[in-house]
Amino acid sequence: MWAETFRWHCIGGIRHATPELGGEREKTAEHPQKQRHTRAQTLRWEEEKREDGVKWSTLEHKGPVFAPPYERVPRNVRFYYDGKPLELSEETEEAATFYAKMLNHDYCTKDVFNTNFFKDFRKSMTSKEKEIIKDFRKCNFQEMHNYFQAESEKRKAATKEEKLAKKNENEALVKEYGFCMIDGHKEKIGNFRLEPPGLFRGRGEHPKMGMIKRRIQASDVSINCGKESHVPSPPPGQRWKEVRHDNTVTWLASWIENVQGQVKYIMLNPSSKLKGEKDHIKYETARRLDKVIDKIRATYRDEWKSKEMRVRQRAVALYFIDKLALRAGNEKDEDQADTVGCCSLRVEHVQLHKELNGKENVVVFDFPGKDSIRYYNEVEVEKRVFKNLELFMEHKKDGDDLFDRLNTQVLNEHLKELMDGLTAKVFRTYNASKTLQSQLDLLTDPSATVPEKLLAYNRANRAVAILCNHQRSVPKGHQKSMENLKEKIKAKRDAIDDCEAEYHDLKKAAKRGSVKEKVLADKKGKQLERLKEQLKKLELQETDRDENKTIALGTSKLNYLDPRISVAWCKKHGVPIEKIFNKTQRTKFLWAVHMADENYRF
DNA sequence: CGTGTTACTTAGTACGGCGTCA
DNA sequence: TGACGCCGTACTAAGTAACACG
Repeated sequence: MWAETFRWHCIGGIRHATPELGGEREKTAEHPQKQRHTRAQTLRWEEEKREDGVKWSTLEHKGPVFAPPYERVPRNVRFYYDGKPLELSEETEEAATFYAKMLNHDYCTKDVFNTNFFKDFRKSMTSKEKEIIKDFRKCNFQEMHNYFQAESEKRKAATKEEKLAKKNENEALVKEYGFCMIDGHKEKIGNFRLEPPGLFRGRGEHPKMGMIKRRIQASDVSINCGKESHVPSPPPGQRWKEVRHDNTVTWLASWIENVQGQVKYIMLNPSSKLKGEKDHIKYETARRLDKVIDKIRATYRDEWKSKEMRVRQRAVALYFIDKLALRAGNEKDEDQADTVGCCSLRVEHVQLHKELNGKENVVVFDFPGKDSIRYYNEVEVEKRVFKNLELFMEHKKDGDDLFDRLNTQVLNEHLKELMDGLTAKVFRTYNASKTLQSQLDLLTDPSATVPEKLLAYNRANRAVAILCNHQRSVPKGHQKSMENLKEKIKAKRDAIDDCEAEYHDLKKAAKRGSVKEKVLADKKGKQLERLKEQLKKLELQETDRDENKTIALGTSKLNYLDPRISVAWCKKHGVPIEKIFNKTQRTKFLWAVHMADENYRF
């Protein structure tokens, strides 16, 4: 399947958008039919015969970029303890700067954050410093904070030349470390820099927020590369933790982060073939689900009546996952923020109402989901589901699991039996893409203008974002920007009124026969048309922006919507793809741009 | 079997650059 | 020409899910 897509990269006219990545590819573009036996094709074919789980044959890269070493603040920038300046050792000072940089952030108002920070701050101190610095409330980071603020201002106020020099420097770094060679192709790396030290910023009520994230040394880093490849050099005098040659994984480097003890990875950019293939497979799996979804739905509805509790619970949970696009809900540890998904819902997260706002059998969901984003939804459910929920909640109290006979492993094992490759998250992909397709069908008027079609597209996209609960905080200055827009619209309307009046006068004059005035009237008419078009565009923008204020469209576009649906829609309705996908998205979805024609259906 | 480990996808936010508009 | 606001991008946390291990 992928070989077919990949050939598109070479086909006439559509030159690869990123030549620096594809320079070595075949250039015989004129006769796609004759390409069958080019070298690139043969290689690709061989690559596809790989053993199970093998992801690449050759991999070479220059290793990750380390965070810049700590630079001490000038001597006149001081830390104060108990009202008096106190000189700090280098390590302690660095820790202090982490906090100083965040001084005006919300995090610094939280006890957990401050307590965790202070505990780690003290760990970084010399025994002498420990003797003195015992009370967080006596610490004063203000001068340091001011210093960093001033530095940031300085950076902003730098001259064009200085900024350009910096930009060039960064580009050189990207050029050297930002790419790797994998199976003979140059590919962009996603994150080639190691995470710099700083304070851990967990989301929601995270028990570890404020802890210090240690600086990463070469001796913390594992390198993964091809057996025959040149091993990246560690910084002078240092050694990597380990060098391996594991071609069953896609990461280039990894290390263990100290706050949560998780492994972090350096991986490829989404534009890479490896990621693209995986993405393609994801949507193909979702499309396979479409073929069996009716049967699956019939089955789980049937199982609402099962005499086995675990089957009933599984069936109700699956119904939620399907209907509401809930996440699976893996169990979490105590030392993480308390968030839940479907399988981990607890009694306090749902309320049952025989009747609510004119609807019957209403379940009110209210729980913190991924990233502690609130999920709130009043849902009318089938009576049988309602009855089952009453049963599941019998004799339970807050804190008890709603689905006590279910977890994600059990659920996914069941799903695997229903369809090869089916897991809970496939439903989210499936329902998101399905919704986009059907909403586009519903909302697109083929005779509409491009701006109108774009509003339709955004509305379809929005329907998905709402389904998946992709939220954002109202952007700073949203209200003001709306007011500005309204102002503009008013100005435009006034301009139209004026123009209209002039147009009428000119038309009258033209009727009296003067050729010159006739031309003028024509011109005015055209101007009027243009103004009206501009007004329409502004009004559409107004609607779009307001409807969008708390909804994030990007996440679904990037992760849930089969890009071929959007590509096909653009081709079918004469909308330039750039109106829908920005440059990054176009590179990520290059495969889809080439693969889908206007007739593609999800 | 249940628990930890590993690898990979999905997520919101911070920030800087750039275009726009007065 | 400078302020302003928006967008793209970088960043990294937080999910999912498979698998290893004992």
